[in-house]
Amino acid sequence: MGISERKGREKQEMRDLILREATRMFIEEGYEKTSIRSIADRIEYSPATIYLYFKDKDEMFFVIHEQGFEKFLAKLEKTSAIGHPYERLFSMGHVYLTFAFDHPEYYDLMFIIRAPMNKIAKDEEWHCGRKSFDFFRDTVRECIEKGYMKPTSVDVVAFSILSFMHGMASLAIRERFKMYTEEEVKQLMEGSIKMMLGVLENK
Amino acid sequence: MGISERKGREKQEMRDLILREATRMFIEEGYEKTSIRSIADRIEYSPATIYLYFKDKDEMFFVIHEQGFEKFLAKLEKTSAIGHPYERLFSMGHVYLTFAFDHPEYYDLMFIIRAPMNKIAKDEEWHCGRKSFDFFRDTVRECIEKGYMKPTSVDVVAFSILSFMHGMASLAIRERFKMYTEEEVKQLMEGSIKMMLGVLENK
Amino acid sequence: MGISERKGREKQEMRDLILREATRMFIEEGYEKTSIRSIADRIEYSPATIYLYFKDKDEMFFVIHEQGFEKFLAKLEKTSAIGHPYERLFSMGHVYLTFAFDHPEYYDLMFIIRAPMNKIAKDEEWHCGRKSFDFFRDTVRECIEKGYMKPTSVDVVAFSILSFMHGMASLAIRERFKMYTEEEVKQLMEGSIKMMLGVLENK
Amino acid sequence: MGISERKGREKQEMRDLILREATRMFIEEGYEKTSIRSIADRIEYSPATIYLYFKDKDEMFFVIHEQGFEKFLAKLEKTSAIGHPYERLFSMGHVYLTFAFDHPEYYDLMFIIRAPMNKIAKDEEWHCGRKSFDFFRDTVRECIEKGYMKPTSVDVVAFSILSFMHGMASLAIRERFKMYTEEEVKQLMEGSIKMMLGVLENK
DNA sequence: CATGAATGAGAGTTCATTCAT
DNA sequence: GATGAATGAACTCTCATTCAT
Repeated sequence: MGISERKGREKQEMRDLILREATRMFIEEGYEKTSIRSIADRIEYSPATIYLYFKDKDEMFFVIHEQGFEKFLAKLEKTSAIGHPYERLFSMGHVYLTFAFDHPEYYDLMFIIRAPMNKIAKDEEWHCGRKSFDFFRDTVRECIEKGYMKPTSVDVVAFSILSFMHGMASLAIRERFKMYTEEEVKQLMEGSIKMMLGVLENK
Repeated sequence: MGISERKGREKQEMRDLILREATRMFIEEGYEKTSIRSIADRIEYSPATIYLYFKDKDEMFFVIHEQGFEKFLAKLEKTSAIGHPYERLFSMGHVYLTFAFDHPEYYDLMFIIRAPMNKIAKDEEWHCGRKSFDFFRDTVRECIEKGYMKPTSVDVVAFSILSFMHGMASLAIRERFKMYTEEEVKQLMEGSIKMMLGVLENK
Repeated sequence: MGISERKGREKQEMRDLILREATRMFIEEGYEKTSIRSIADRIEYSPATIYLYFKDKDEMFFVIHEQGFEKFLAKLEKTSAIGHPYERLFSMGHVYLTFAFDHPEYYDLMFIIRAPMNKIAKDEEWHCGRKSFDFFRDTVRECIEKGYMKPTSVDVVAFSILSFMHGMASLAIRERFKMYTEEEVKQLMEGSIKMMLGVLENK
Repeated sequence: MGISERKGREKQEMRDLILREATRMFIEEGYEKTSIRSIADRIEYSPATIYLYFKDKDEMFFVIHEQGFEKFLAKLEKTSAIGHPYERLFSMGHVYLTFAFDHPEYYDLMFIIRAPMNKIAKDEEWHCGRKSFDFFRDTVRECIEKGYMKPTSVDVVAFSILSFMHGMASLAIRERFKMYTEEEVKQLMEGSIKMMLGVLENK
């Protein structure tokens, strides 16, 4: 069993190597511009080798997508250390936007791209995505239950905040804020978040 | 003159036919995946024919993009009949979302798609887009000036509302609301809008 | 008959108009870069119209080619005014090179291009070309007969001079003199011609 | 190592196969009319395969061009065994024309064809071409210095002889000697060379 | 007579993918 | 397990040419 174990481990290591570089390229260049050949070049293997570990480009895409949500969820969950739910909520917003702007191509992949995923993927996909949303939604509920927000529908509030955050991130990433300078956008975002959370707060 | 008139009309009809199918495909498949060939196939003409009506793929995209903003602006401007600025603002939100859901193709093209526009386009592009935004921003200003909103930065408010609206529209169009049913999404949107404008209002 | 005469004249005028512009473009841009469409644009007619006057691009090419030799022959024949055969010969060399450098694309067409001509053309082609050569050859003969050149084979001398002239012209036109500057080439040509005719002269 | 050796040889053989056919076609049809596709058809491989061996069409052209000059230079340098400079010069003329008629394809490519070379090529291109010319020019200089030719400008003489030689070769290759039979052309060439070198000699 | 409209053929090039070794 | 070699299918775009009107 030791041998097959090692084999399995080696196989996993290779898969990880490919994923690592593929992810880096998807992130740096975007989905369309990343070709199997370019990934192969980077890891210094032949394109054919990649097909030993992944059925096709879509499968790679799917795994990366999933990993994206894993990373995202991990970052999000760190905020669970914050006891005060409203502060936690604020922190989660920060995590969200930081993720979006530190890895815009990743964000694009996860939240914007019309993904070339097959049906099976569709189900799996939401494992981590769903978990992230639930985690966020729970904090919203806590805020309301503990009276930090006016008594409103949990879902309406979660839905609103998510939309608001994604709106800012995606308009910025897809360059629809050209009526403002980059500096202005930065300040407007900060101002907007403060305002939004301000008006939602039950003072 | 009757003849040249008819000719002109036929020419325009052909252009429209191409645009109609191209729009549909840009939307359904994305800009990158829509080829001149595939458009030609759909309208049952040869690829070369398309080049009689459009200089290149970019021009097609640009025209569609512009048409989208024209339609959008026309609808938006109808709200100018509403005297009360806060009601007008509310109506504009309604127009925005209605447009997004009645013409998701256009919305996608105008606010989501990443497309290579040449320089000339970049300038023109914002003619209608910019006008739409300014029109909206003016209403926000009026709301604040007339005391219907708390005295806040006009740009922060405009930026926030736009982001919020776009977030809902784009998450819906790109199918990231799968944790809710379609019916739920509809109700959540309505609820969210009411809540948002509610908390922003100066009562 | 008056009517059909006028018709014929008009037809010829149109043909001339096309040829004039086509020639200008062949001369300015070269054979490959001149398209039927571009000629049509210049004369402000449709591409289809051109096919009413010429069977295809090759026929146009052929006629232009022929006209080139006509023009060339006309220029060459002006030297017949010069009585002294050796001076006439010198003048002919001058005419030759002037033609080559004033209309390099024309020269290219006539003397360098591997022409897309059908067989029938091949025969016709040499009507003026042949005449030009004969005219030149006659002068060479006169030089020898009258003792201005050492008694040598007329054909050998004609052949040599033609080769020499064409060598300079074609190497220049096809840019194979890059080891010299343009200025140097100019001076080397002059020097070479003088030297050549010098050594051939019977002093 | 035996394996990698064979691999390398096979790779080279494939490259050669492509080059061989490409050369033939560039010559027979011209650079513009020779398409990657048509080359692929001839060697019965797919167009994409060619791109495994050459970056693009230009690179193919450039390699063929260079190979031509390498072959040419090799032949030319053999004449360095001849001590007497005037005899060496004569021999070089012979080598030149022999090359032109034994490998008209290469000659055409090297000295006649108009082809778009990128900058890098432009520099490299002249490595062998330049070397060939310098070698020839040196012999001319020696002839003059040692008194076998009248004291004239080295460059003028080299320029003249090159032009003369190229004129003969290119007019023959591009079939502009149709006023003579093939047999006549052969004899005229011989006669012309003798005459030329004769008049240039300092007796 | 003139043409607007259309197209088949073809250009260079790229890419995901396969398969014998 | 890894790959070199190969390819089919696709891409955008241009051109000479045809034909109904």
